[in-house]
Amino acid sequence: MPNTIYDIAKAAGVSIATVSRVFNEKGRVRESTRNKVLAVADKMGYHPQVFAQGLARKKKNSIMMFIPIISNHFFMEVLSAIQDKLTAKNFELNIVHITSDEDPFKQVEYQIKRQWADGYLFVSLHFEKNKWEVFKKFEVPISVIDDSNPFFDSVNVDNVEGSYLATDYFIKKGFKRIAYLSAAPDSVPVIERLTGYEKALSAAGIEIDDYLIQRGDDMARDGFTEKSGYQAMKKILSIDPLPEACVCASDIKAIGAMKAMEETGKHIPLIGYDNLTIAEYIGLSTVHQPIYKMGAEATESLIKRISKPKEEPTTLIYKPELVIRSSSEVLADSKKIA
Amino acid sequence: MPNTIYDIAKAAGVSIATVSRVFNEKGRVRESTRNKVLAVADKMGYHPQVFAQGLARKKKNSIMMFIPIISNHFFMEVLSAIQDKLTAKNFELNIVHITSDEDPFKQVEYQIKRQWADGYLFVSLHFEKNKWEVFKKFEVPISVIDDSNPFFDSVNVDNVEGSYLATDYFIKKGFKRIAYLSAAPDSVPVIERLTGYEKALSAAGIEIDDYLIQRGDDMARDGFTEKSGYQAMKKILSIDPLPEACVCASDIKAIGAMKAMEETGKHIPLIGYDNLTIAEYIGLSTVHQPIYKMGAEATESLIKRISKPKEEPTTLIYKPELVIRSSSEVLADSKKIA
DNA sequence: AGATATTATGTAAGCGCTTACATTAATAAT
DNA sequence: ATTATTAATGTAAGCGCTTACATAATATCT
Repeated sequence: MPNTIYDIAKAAGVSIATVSRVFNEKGRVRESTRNKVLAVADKMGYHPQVFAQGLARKKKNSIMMFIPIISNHFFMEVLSAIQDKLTAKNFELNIVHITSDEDPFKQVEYQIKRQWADGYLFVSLHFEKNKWEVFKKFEVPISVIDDSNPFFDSVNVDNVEGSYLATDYFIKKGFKRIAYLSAAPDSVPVIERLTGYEKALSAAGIEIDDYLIQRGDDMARDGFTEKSGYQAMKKILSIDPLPEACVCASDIKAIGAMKAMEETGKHIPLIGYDNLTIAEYIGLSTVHQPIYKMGAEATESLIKRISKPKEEPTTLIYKPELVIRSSSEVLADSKKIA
Repeated sequence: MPNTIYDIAKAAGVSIATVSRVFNEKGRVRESTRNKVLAVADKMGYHPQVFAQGLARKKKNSIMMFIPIISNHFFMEVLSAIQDKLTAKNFELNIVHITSDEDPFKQVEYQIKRQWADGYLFVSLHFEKNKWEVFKKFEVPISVIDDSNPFFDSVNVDNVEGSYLATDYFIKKGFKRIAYLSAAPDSVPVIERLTGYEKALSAAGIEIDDYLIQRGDDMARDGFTEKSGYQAMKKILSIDPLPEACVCASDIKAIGAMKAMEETGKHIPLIGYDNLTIAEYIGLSTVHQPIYKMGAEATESLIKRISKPKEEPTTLIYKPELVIRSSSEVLADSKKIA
């Protein structure tokens, strides 16, 4: 039995319109009556209901975020960026986990139809170009993180470049037999990263040996787990002769890979991908992506688009950076032994 | 210009009540008209608006989660549990980040007043008992994770026990000078864990040496960072004579601590806290908490409470478990050297 | 077939708010 | 003082839905 605007109006001896004006801080209200209303509202524990407001003004001050994978570093960092921006702009965040059991497209479509939010943030969701186009018909503000398409604002990072850099680093060291520790073969970032690896090899005139490309058996979280990294590395280390180095699809996988190296006693130079905070502490060389920045950028352009729906969509593609630490060095383990 | 129930009703040649019945799957509708309505709705891309539904039925099918710290493992795991449960029960999740800039109590109060949700999930939020009681006046379903209080359903884990177990493990090994690598001194779980450490020492008749209790300087995220673990361990390792072992307030801190040990070349047995997935891969002994289970349990009792607001609140306290790996063993580093 | 029970559909009154417009009070200008 | 301005407040019509209640259409039973 919460109070409504009528209760407050009656108790304060004013009309509901005045109460509404007080809470909306728009329209003129005499200072004295504003104070009276506020006092009454405070005593009675009143605050306008979001749902009634949303219906009346057709504006929710809420944005919805779609994300397929919750338990990973990328999500955490992107989320904190989004939260920061949204809080500053006084928007609510509604996180919707898109599961893989059902058609992701359908899930997203359903949510948009229900009109929960003023804008939608797509994170790490990959659709075909024509599917993306379908979303246009809803005429709602959409901003995309970690994927690109010509219809909406998007902020992406060059995955090809990332693995290219890592692979090229090893090539420059004179290695020819460089392994690639991959993940789920149907995951878009995985495909892109693998492409970077292959591109670097081709550019150096090194033939691609499919046997040097391994993934684990466990494909939970698109294969971005310690476990699958461990499994894949076991395979790589059993190759004879041993590859000279290994490029990984992620830091988490690299950690699993390191365990495999410990166990087998065979150590080869390794580069991860993501630059998790922990990477610095375990000396893992890796590829850094400006995740926070991407999240912030995308959120900002989404909020802008809410007020200016007609402008041309913008596409931002960040370049990743190679961060070299000890894991990629040949001396890494001999040092450890010493 | 999205369609409303009126548009669909008109297009399907029925009344809005019928359209509503079709979408609510309650009330009788002839099979043929249901199909007609559904067909029209599908063609016109219609679906009831959540906000209008929420207002009309005074039920939002949405629950709100309050959380002070987003970027940590606990959050990730608890979130995935909550999401799983909520999706199954067809509830939305609204995550609200409670910042430390403003009074957390005020922030939560504000959100509850606005009546966004049918129920509220408090995660890792610690209030005084009398503050908790204040929330009762809102008469909304509340469920608490990672804190206990007599007024609401709560699921907690025995933090004292966790550190007690870890400390006692070292005591049983015959160590007397056991260091404690702590975090933010005003954080409730930190205080509790420290208590467990002290209790174990006292129980063994070992005097507590404040100098053996260290925290880092960097108190971001309540001191639960690699960096502050690194800093604190540096201090511990500079103690002369060197402590015989170290109990940590978290795995993340333990990772920072390990780097400090690497750098200084001084290695002492170490136990973390959290059992991150990664702990297994780096051989970190640690304290395991059933986080997922806690999240699931709390969500379930919240949903139950929505329909049965009057029942007695339940309190669940899980026991943590000690997981021993290589980091806690004296031979750990000599093994590594070999 | 007519009366009765049952099922399907429609009507209209909210849900709690915002906001254009109308009205009244206060202030300024003559 | 009187009128013209401007500021403050009130009235009432939605926003898009749900749902009791009323009514119409069917099916069931003599």
